[in-house]
Amino acid sequence: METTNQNITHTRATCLASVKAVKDALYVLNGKWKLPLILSLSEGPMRFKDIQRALGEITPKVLSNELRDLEENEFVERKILSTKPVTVLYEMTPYSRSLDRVLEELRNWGLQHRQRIMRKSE
Amino acid sequence: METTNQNITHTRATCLASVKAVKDALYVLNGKWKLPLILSLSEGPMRFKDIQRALGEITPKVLSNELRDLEENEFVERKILSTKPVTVLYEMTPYSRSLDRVLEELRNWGLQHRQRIMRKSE
DNA sequence: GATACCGGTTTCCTTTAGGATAGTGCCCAA
DNA sequence: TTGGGCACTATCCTAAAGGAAACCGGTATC
Repeated sequence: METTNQNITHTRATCLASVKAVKDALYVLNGKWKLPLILSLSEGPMRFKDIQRALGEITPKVLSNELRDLEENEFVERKILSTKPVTVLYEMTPYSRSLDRVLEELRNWGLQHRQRIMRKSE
Repeated sequence: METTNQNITHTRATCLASVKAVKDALYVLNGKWKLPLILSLSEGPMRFKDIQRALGEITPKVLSNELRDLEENEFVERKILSTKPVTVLYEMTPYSRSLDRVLEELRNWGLQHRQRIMRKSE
C-alpha cells in the first residue's frame, strides 16, 4: 500500500531526525551537573558558594569547570559587582530560558519517578 | 519583610526540590545513548541491528549494555519471536511512555539549538 | 561450500568525568 | 591577630564510559 509505505518512510525519516536532535541536545547538556545548575539559576542570579550549596556537594573544581563551559556556550553570564569585597554573580542568559520547558518536564518526570521507585521499594 | 522572606524561602525550597528531581531523573537517564535509544523505539519495536543503525554508529557492545540497563529499569522489553531464524525485538514499556513529553521537549530544543549554532557559524 | 546477515560477547584500550584534598589572595568581624 | 567566608585554582587520582576489533553460533542465500 502506498499510503502505508509513505507513512512508514515518513515516520522513519522524522524518527531519525528526532534522534539526531536529541543527540544534539545532549551533546551540550551532557553530564551530571549542567541541567541542575541551569535550573538552580532559574530563580535568579546566584553566587558561587550558593550554587555549590544548592547543588549539594559539587566540588569547587567541578563547579568552576561547569560554569566556564556554560559561559562559553552562552547559557550563563558571569557578573562582577564592585561591592566592598567583590561579589560574583552567575546569571541565566535569555538563551538558557529556552530550556525552561525541558527542565520543567525533566523535573516533573523526576518527581514521579522517585515516587515510583519509593512505591516499589516498599 | 515577612512576605518577602516567605516568598524567598518558598522559592528556595521548591528550587532545591526541583534540583533534586532533575538530578534523580538524570541519574537513570545519564549517558550519551539512553534517551536517543528510548526515542528510537517510540515509533514501534525494533531489532538490534536496526536500533544500531538508527542511533548512528553505536558499537554492539555499548548498545548491548544500554539495552540491558534499560531492561533492568523497565524502560524496555526484550521479546523473542520464534520465526524461521529467531527475531529479537526491543519494545518500549508503558513506563517509558512517561518520558514522551521529556523527549518531545528535548527534541524541539535540539532542533532549534542546531539552527542557532548554524546561524552563528555563518 | 563460500558468503553474508543477525544478535550478540569478549577483550583490550583510551578518554573523560568527576571527586579528594590542599592551597591562594582578598576581605571582614571578633 | 586569628579565624572565617568568598571565589576560586592546582594537583592528583579513580572509576566509569565508551570505542575498536575480533570473534561466535546459527541461519539463509548464492
